[in-house]
Amino acid sequence: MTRRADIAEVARHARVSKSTVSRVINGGYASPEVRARVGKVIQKLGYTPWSTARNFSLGRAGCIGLVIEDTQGQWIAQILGGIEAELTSKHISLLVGSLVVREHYDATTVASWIRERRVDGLVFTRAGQHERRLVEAAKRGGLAVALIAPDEDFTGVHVLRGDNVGAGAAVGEHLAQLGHRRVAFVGGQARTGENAWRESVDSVDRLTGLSKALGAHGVKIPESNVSFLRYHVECGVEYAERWLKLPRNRAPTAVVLGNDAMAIGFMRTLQSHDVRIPKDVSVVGFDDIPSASMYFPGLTTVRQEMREIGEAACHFVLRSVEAKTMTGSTHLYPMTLVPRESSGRVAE
Amino acid sequence: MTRRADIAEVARHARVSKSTVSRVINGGYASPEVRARVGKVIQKLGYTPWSTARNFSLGRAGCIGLVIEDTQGQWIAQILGGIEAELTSKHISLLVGSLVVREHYDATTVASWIRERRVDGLVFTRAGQHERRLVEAAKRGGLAVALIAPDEDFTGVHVLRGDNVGAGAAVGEHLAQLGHRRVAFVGGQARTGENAWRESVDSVDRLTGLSKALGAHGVKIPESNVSFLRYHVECGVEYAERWLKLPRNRAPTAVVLGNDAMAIGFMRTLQSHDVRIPKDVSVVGFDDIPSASMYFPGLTTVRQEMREIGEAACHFVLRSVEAKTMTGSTHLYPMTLVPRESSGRVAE
DNA sequence: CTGAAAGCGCTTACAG
DNA sequence: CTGAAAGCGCTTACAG
Repeated sequence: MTRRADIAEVARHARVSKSTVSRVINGGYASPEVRARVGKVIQKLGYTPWSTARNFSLGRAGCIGLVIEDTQGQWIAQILGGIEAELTSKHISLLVGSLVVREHYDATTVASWIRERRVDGLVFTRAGQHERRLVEAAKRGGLAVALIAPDEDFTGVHVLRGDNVGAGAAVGEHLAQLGHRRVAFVGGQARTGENAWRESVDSVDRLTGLSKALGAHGVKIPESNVSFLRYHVECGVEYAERWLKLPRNRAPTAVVLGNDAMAIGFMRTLQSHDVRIPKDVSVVGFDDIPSASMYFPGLTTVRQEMREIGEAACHFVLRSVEAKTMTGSTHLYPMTLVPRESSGRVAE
Repeated sequence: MTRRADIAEVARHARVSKSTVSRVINGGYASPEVRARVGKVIQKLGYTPWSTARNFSLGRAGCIGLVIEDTQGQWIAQILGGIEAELTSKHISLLVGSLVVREHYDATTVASWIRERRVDGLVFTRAGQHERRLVEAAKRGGLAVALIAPDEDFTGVHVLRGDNVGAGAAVGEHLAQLGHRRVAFVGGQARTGENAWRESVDSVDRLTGLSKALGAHGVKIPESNVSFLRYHVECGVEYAERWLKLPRNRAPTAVVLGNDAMAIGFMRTLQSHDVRIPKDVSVVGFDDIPSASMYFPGLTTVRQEMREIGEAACHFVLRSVEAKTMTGSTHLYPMTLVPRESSGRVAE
């Protein structure tokens, strides 16, 4: 662990001023000869500017933060990948923080990022009413903000989401083609408080598209076949238990769940009761998380390009940071139906 | 976006020096009266020290970095959760970077963290031969380093891993109890270069424990029933295709795979060929990723407490950072067998 | 217990 | 095109 060279040492060795070294590094004015000489010294000394000093001098954090609900969700992986790809070679690092730590909602990490100016920009996944304070604080602090699939209306920030109405419609069309007429929808919920939840807008949109497409084929989803539970495996299990109690000739022949995790919970419970999928019931989810294709039967779902969305969110944030403006924008990304084995032609 | 107060403004309002404000904030000497007065001003102005300035002054980064192979692995989620829990309220943030970006091995992000001193410490997951340069560079740079389940021997760093031999033995015992005598093992591989791989030590250890426990029951795993593929779903699929070609009376009645992802790939392929699990073949994995319990049949596996290990890794790194020492240490964490539906009594 | 001053390592107007 | 100087906002010996 030898002492690290600093910019002054480089300047001394190259017989120029620190300003010049800085300009060489950051692409400012410098004659070719000087540039070459300084470059050689930098090489020889193995000099790299200390990022903290650089950021301090530039008055910025040099980081953007990714806020996730908890570390369980499988789609955060893709978002992370997208953001990283966008950040590569940009002198900006990625901070990750979740809102649920040890099972408890806890916004202190993210709140301190904002207060202490630890980040220049923020990407929220699934921000809702409960995160409004945080989003507002971030805006007040002059941070660039992007929201992926938020569950509320926010202004002055970048909003990115999948085309949920279109996704629902694609599912409706798919099920109608397969001849289903008794369809159920089990949506997800968004957090509105410490322990308060309400219908998620993503799910409501998916239901809207689904109903519309089915309606075009003369199929109506009765109120009794619509419910909203939390976006969790266990809630899929819960609905499965409800489904199992229904007389088979009245039970839905196709069940559309708010996301893949719920769909998998639903399938696994049915399978453990010897219900065959898709022979006895077709199942559809949303998102296309890795588990969807790993399951047997493969889960029919609507793919959300989270990697691409993550990349775009990061891009918009970086652009706002550079421009030092706080404009907002809204972006809708297409979702594509991925038919797999869990959906099939209705029996008889 | 009102201008933020700085320490000088607080000092002015409280009619003390900046030194005193700093001491009040950081718990240095200060009379009760002064402490109260300064506290009140801080409250009123909503002052929070700017982390970048603070870190700059302290000569540190204020971050630790988590290095993952790629963003796909399901166990990174638990590690992330553990690290976050440990970091809560510690004025240290978590940077995340992966070694595989857009399908390509790319260590530049992590390398620049080290060169630019962006982190004070580093936690690597599954570091192997290919990461030795990075680990060495980190040590040379004076960073605290912890390795979770490394695939090589490293010295002068904190090493944390599950008790793989014990885990393998637990599986052996379990299968022997169920009467299995034809057992196969499909281990995983570790990266040794851009596109080079070799048997992972974790898998080798698991096989050692497995063989020993089975041996105690008079069961031997023939060489022909041992193979090593990559730790991926597709490799489980690959092995399944091999298994399907074997005559049933010679095929292994129990297959132990290097990790859960492989096991799930194996199961799903068998199921799609109407092979019943565990009736026709028992399947066991390692790790207990979320998908293991979500699958049907539930996957019997050996749980690795990744959350706890992540928390500990972070703890050791922070301790080394504070102590400014670079001691190494090694820690073995127990793994516990989680019997589920995928393993059962041997047929006949 | 408190304050004045130096220093952390960069960048960037400003002169030349 | 280049250099001297100021400044970013903290912390911390050092005096008192």
